[in-house]
Amino acid sequence: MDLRQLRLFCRIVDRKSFSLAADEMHITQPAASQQVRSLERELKTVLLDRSRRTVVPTDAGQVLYRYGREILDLDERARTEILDLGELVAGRVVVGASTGPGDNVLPPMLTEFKRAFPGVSIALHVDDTHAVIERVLSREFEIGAVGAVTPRPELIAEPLARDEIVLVCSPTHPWASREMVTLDEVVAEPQLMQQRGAGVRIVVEDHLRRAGVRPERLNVVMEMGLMESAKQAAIAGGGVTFLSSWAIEPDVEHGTLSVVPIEGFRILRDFYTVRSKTRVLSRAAEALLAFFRERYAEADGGSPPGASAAGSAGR
Amino acid sequence: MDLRQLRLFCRIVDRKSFSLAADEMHITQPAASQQVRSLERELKTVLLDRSRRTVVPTDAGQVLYRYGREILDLDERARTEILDLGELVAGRVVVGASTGPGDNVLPPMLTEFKRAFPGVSIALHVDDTHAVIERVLSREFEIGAVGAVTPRPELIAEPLARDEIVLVCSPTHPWASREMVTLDEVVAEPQLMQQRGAGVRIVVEDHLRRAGVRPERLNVVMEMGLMESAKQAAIAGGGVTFLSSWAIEPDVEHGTLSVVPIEGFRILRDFYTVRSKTRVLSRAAEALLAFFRERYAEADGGSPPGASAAGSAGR
DNA sequence: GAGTGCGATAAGCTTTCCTTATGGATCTTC
DNA sequence: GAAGATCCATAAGGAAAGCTTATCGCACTC
Repeated sequence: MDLRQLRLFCRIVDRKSFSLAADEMHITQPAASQQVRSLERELKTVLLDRSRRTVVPTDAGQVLYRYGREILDLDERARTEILDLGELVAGRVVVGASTGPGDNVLPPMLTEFKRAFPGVSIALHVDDTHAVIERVLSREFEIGAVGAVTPRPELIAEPLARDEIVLVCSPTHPWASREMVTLDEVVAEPQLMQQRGAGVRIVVEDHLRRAGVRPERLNVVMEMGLMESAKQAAIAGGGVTFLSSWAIEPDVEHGTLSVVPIEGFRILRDFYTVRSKTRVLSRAAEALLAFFRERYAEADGGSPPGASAAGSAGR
Repeated sequence: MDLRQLRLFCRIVDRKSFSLAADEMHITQPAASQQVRSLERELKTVLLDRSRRTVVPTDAGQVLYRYGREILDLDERARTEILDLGELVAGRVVVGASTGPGDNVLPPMLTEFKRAFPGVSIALHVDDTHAVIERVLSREFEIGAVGAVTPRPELIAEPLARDEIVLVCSPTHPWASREMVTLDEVVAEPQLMQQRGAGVRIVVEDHLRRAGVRPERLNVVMEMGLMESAKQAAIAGGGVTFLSSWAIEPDVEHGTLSVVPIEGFRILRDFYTVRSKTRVLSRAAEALLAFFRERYAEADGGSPPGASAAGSAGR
């Protein structure tokens, strides 16, 4: 039995006529006759009494008519809901983010997206960059947002927002009143470093290498987990540390942290969205990616919120 | 979309695997792949994410899974109910009857049938013989029961029960003490006659013609509608009248009516069931007909309840 | 890296579904 | 009651869908 047979059968019962129903379904009368016969063979019972010009259902036919109406209604509702899912943005998006984008970049952006698409339910999970990428590939997160991304064939990365990683210290630190320090001074200075795998650490080490400095030469006095831990340690006077501008904007404004410009060395980076190359994305996830692209384009490269403040301090 | 596709899709979601589901449905994996692809083409969306070894539904797939489960459940229930209708005796039977069988023969029989088949709902409609036959042919009654039937090509008649039509009068009537009257006396006697079309009238007139008496010679002093009217008029001393033995049994026992035997003239008849030759009968109606046949055979010709009493009075 | 297993696709055969044509029965009109 | 119109069933033949076997690309395990 298929739904087309059921639809035809119910139409015949409604119209009390094979040929009227066949017309309405744009098939010929013999096709309609054959389909009902096929249905009767399958159910091993006569469904329609054709002994007179007006066709009426048998008892079995009445049972099938009743259930058939319900089934066809469910079918219609399923199609409508699936179509709505495709045309309207609804459903649930699970986003994973590392601390950089997860703590400071995504919350306001996701809040704005949710306002634009109230039908979307959003879940944000924060983890370190390496874990976020793995969980995207294992299909646990539909979209990831990270501060650093190593090219992998099964990953697609797109820029999300522009960030600057700056060297900071507490206001009581000798460098708080310096206008500039050299890179050699940075290498020697007691350093707070985030855990292995954190996006900031990856990017810093990468930029150091490009500047001819081996990261192993850094005077790392403490490994401090992720962004917030390193920040609080610096505020407490534990040393200098590299942090994302997005993460320190309020602290710089309150004077609890100072940005230390480095001569001839500046770390600008993008946060990236990452997704699995082979995964089919829901319409909601696609809408979120489109929203991110729009925001990135509007920010004209997506300057971080603290970029101008850091720039004026440097001039 | 057909229900087989839907069943396959739900099985794939349950098993998270095309090939496992295909096995269980006794088709090959490529057939399963093609069917799901066909469904996706029809609904214009991807339903299953196959990028990994475990197949999972997309958002649209989850919607279809939910509705699909409901639809398949309804399908199963429809089939079960239709099958039960065929195997168990259930449903509604509409029986039409003329006064003879309708007032006295069918009620106890239908009560007994109902006790044997509690799932059957029975509706009994009483009308005159002619109307009953017409309403059977127009498919309003599935089965009719009448006291007389004229052969018609579109009708099937079967014997239901044996009846005798006897001449009766009140106990105060001069004939109440007669052991026998002649047919000539009957012709001349003031007569109560049922309405044109009533089964008793048809049968009486038929037997009179066969005995060489034209029915128009009867001394009809009143036309009294149907059976009960004629009976009450006779009890009240309005004259003699022909009545069915089934109809007068209690009255004869109570002495409010007397049977008058007629020399050389006895009217024995069968009540008949009638049905349309071309109509498809429900299982319940067929069971009822089988029950009637059984009862008729058990009654060994189906003697009417008052037959022995009338016979002993005649001897 | 090699081997295994899964789903997609191609090619070809089988089954189902459609159409046109025709016949029998019901129904309406004269 | 006869003639004509209309309805549903059935037959025959072509088109479309569904099935199978074979093969390939990719994920996964050891």
